[in-house]
Amino acid sequence: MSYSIKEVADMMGVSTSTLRYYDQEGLLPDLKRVNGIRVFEDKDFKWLRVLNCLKNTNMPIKKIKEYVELAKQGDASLEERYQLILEQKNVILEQIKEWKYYLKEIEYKEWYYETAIKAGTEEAVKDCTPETPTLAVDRIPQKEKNRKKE
Amino acid sequence: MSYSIKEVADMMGVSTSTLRYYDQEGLLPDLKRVNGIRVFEDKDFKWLRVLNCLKNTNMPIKKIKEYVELAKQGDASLEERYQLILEQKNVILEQIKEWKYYLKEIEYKEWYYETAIKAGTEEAVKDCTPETPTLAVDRIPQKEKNRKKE
DNA sequence: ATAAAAGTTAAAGTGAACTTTAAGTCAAGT
DNA sequence: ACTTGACTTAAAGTTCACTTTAACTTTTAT
Repeated sequence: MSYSIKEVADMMGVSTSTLRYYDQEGLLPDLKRVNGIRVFEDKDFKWLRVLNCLKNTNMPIKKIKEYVELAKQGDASLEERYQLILEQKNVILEQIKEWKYYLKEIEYKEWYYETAIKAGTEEAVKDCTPETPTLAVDRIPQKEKNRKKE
Repeated sequence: MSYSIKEVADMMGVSTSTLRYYDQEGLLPDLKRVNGIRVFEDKDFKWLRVLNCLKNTNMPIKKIKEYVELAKQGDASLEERYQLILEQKNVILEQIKEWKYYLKEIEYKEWYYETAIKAGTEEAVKDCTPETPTLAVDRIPQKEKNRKKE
């Protein structure tokens, strides 16, 4: 089976211009063309699925491109590609950890407002603190990307 | 205790210019000034912690600003603020679900490369598919933000 | 045969979240 | 008193990931 750019865009939940942009950036290797028109085939979906995963877990376009280039080199780059995947797995694990922490934070806020609404005023909870003490700013987990030397 | 912008920046893992930018955007309400110089006090850290949570869970600056404005209105906005927090809790829950899905995907890739490296060639795994079949593109979870009518 | 719909490109534009620059003020140490 | 370093502002610049535009070609439907 073969698919038009519009069909693939709809399947992936992106716009056609986004797919053309990805193609331009070298993120759609070996894409078939008929009279200059892009034709997606079943084999392409295998990669689109990986692309979707990397993209939605914050891997920059440039790094995805690097991965594509490695893949083009064949078996010689297996180890490098493996390392890149391991790195990304770690990114994902760290993210999940972080989001779980923020879930706790927001659940405290949820409790805070429930209590305040019941009481009719924020005064009732104003001096409360989350279980992990509020003032311990150094306990706020910091994203790698945020850390700065300056 | 009071803290300089640099001290706070270091504690939060951001640059001083980022904090000034947040201030400019109205994200640091009631910030004390001495001779025009920003002075952070303990009470500010309570808010900085919430700010940190909202910011790192993808809430746009503009929406955080709305939250700040609601808070300024006092008890009258309790219900609205509660709803905003509930919405954000959902954002977080959805994100965790999504990232857990991508963890499975990447773990398949991890297995894929481990197998290929052992065999010395990708040929050995080329025709394998993850447990959830590769070609079922419609099973790829799509972020709200990605969905388009076009 | 023809009109409309969908495809193409290169290039310019957008929006979010900062970051940098330039010109200046304030505070601390020698 | 003076230099150094941290602070201030407004405004311009940057980066990323698209999105839009304009001019054009190809495909599809009537």
